[in-house]
Amino acid sequence: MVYGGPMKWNDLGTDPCPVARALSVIGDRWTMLVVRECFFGIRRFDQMQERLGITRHVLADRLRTLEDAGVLRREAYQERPVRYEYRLTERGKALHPVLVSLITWANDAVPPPEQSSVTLVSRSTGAPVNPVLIDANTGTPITPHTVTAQRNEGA
Amino acid sequence: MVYGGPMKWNDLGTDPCPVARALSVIGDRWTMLVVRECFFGIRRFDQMQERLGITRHVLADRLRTLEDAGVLRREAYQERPVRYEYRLTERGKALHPVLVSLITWANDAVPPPEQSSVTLVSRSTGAPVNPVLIDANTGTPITPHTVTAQRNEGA
DNA sequence: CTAGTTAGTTCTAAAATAGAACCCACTTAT
DNA sequence: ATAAGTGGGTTCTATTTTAGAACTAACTAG
Repeated sequence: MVYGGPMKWNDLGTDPCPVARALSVIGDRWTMLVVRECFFGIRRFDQMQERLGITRHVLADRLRTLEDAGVLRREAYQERPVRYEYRLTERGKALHPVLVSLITWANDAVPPPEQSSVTLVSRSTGAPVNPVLIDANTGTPITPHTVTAQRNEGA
Repeated sequence: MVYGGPMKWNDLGTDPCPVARALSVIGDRWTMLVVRECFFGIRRFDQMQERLGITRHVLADRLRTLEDAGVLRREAYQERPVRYEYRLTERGKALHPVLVSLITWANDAVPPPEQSSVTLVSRSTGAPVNPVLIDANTGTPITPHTVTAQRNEGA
């Protein structure tokens, strides 16, 4: 990240720091849970509302935000009466690594492993997976020691 | 995730879904920005407060939460007068993949690439890195098609 | 023409956040 | 001495966000 003075939440979406920009869209208590539901194939308002226990007001607001950010697409699945559902766009599907990283972290950080009752497994073999980040260009692992953030001036 | 009735934020920390548990710690507007500062080597209260523009009240609260969650360790760096600083624990360092995933997503999702002015580069070569998740056990890429969430009963 | 469905909106009360001032335990400069 | 920092907080009030429950709109089905 780059220091350019204190930030307001309003201009966070245009902050030079990508972490800040990401959080301007998905950085609140409910948004990633809504996205998770979408990855589970849940598309309808009432179903999300009931499963999450989120208030209808906040759910409507988050869905609008996600649609505006291009993460979800709102589309009518019937006419007369017209009813809408929400689906992940490509940009939404690109959040998969964020979700996987959150799952991996939570499963060995909070609470300790024994209580963790949802894990990631291979769809083909059913074996547990052990996600790690590597650089696709070189194949080397990505850690705080191997990478650093760099500011790119101009454009 | 697993459906076990609507959730309250109080028991989110013990939810069977790891996404919910992760968000109970880092799922708000400021927390990952505080963590980001720590990865940048910022350790002191006043410095974080000034760089982020977060209110002192909220910063104190988040630091407490992160300490309670074992993400940060608060330690005195001098006596007379005693002054404290915050450092990432191993559990905190384990959030690195979450941060990297957020950066990667933001850089090609919000806003479009040309304005993105902070990127990840290799510390050794300076070359841009292209982070992807693979399964350390098999070497195969992790995508929504290759993995799925599984509930593990009992314990 | 009554009841049901489903994606929302509109209320009020409670909780979280912003912004600014203050406090405490010192150290350093006058 | 006394005055002026320093730095990690706390304490206020005002504003914003969220919770919770009720209500709409636009229909369809009995």
